[in-house]
Amino acid sequence: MTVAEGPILHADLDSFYASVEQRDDPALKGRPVIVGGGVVLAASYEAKAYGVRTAMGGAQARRLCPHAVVVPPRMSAYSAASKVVFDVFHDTTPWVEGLSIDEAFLDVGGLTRIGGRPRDIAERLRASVAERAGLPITVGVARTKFLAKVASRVAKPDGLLVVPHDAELEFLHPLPVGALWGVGKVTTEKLRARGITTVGQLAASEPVDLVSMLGRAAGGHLHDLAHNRDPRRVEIGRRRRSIGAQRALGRGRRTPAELDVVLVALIDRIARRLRAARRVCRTVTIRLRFADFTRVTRSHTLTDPTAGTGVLLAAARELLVAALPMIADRGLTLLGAALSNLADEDPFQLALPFERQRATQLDTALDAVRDRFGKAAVTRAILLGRPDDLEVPLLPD
DNA sequence: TCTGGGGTCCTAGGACCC
DNA sequence: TCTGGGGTCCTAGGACCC
Repeated sequence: MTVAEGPILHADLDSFYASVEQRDDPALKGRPVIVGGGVVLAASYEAKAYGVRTAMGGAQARRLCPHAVVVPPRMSAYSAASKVVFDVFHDTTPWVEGLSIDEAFLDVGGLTRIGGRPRDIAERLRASVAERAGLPITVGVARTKFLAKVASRVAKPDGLLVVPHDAELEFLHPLPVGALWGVGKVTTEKLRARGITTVGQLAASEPVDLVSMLGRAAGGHLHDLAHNRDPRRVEIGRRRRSIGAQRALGRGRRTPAELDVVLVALIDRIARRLRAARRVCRTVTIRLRFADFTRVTRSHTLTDPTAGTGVLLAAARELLVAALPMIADRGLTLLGAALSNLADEDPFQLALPFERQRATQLDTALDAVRDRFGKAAVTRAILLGRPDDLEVPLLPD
């Protein structure tokens, strides 16, 4: 991991998915657009004007804005658009730390002599993204990471805000605590109960009180942020720490065999992604969500790192079987799986462990089946074929 | 109103080791 | 019979983010 130092840009695409849809379909320009059905994945600013928000239930969103155009997500289009935008970032500076598909920190410290003031660099960045990707982007500029992020949030949409060195606290202190990165609903409520609603009041409170209220890390961190003390630099080369997938199941009851089919598909998907990234993992986690929206996780850590579907599936199945009584009681509405404790694959070990090799052969065979007969056939092949790798019994009916 | 699909980081307890 | 201090790893849960 490498860090740089200097003025920091936080670049954040506006209503990213919805903007891509409006870009690609001129008929959607200027109209309220909602991406996603069950819940809102993204809403255009025209839809946000009616109170539609990300993560809102689809029914509520349509009630608030009945004339909105609802479109299904096109993830591959968003990935492609993101790549173009990140190319613009990398053409601006080598110090790019991606935060998600649609936002990044850029350190322009080394550039100010050749690139001009940070404001000029940011303006050019916005113009390049508009020209090359056809998308609106907001940029916040400040001395620290978190302040740059706050600035971009305040400047949205399609804006630019530079926080000058000598006006940092003036800018920060009147803001509500929720403007701070990492302060969500729960923390806002805890603070409000103590009469703290603005960043200025947070800055004026005693660190010990905040620590006892919010925990060691969060309490100290928030107090620092309120004083704009944020030593974190822009880091490049950060690696992903987990890979996961999940599937909502609705409210209908599922038999264990049906759950097993879902689990097979999830593990197959994430194991494939793991291998594509040339990494291995040691910990398998399954995630369950129930009808009342409570959640539990169950995890298991293997002795040896692996990327083999068979080994991972066996571990996940054991976890799921152990959780079946709970599922029967509470009604499962979501099943998820995640791989963590990631490490780089060691190519010299690939051929060594017997099980791992078998798993790889199995994957090759399943790839061929998938190519010819489609995804569903693979699931059936695993269930019917019971290769020796998968000695864990299928779930009872 | 009824809630998707991806992630990150922190806390806390217990097992185990020296 | 009563007994320390420190460390690592695993598991589970929770808050938060986009």
